[in-house]
Amino acid sequence: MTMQNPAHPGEILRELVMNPLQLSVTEVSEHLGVSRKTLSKILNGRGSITPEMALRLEMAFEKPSADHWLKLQLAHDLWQTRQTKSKLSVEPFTEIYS
Amino acid sequence: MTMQNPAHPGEILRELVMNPLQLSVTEVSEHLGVSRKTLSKILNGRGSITPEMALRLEMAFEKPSADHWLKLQLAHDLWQTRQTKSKLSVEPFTEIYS
DNA sequence: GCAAACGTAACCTTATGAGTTACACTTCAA
DNA sequence: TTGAAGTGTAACTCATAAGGTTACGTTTGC
Repeated sequence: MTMQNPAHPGEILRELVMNPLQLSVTEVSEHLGVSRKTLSKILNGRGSITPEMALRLEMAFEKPSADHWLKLQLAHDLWQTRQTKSKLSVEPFTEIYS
Repeated sequence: MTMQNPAHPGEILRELVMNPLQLSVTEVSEHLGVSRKTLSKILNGRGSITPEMALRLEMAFEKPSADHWLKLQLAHDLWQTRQTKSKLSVEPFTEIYS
């Protein structure tokens, strides 16, 4: 309803942050203080932006706030969950009172 | 900077949803299709609103969207992380280019 | 006093983030 | 053309945490 398949945060990180500054994965991972694998997973959509990682990104790049990084992750997670768990079968509570 | 100690989502769930409708923990947990423990933990601030739980709440109460529930959780988590991990020591990347 | 509701401890399963190490592939420069 | 650097990723380990079931003690209301 609200949106179609929001890009995962790693895509934004690569395209809007690392590419413009011409930063390598190795370079950034070392700077952030995380393993190369951790960054790589995020960049390729197989890792999540955790609160701590959001903080690290905020400290390193200032620009997108930690809050913003996490909202990007949230949008992606919620989208995935809506696709997967569409048959949760929870009845509206309000219906009982209407 | 942005806010002081955001209430955990369970507080909102209890005060703004369950109390007004006079719903019990048992009642709601059964309706949502989760265990009483899972709901109780969230209500008492020792459990998190996961994407799936956010969807269940949205389906049951309609009013606060899943997205909103998750943003409440996010604000709480980020706040906690800022308190705990304040000494992450990540240098600004931009500084290098300024 | 009794029954219902509640918080929670104990225990188990599953999932995931993060790290290290290692390997294969690609690109680029000496 | 050979070698170094960067990259993606598999394998393994550790820690955390969500969710479930069961059970127990406490609180509350009829």
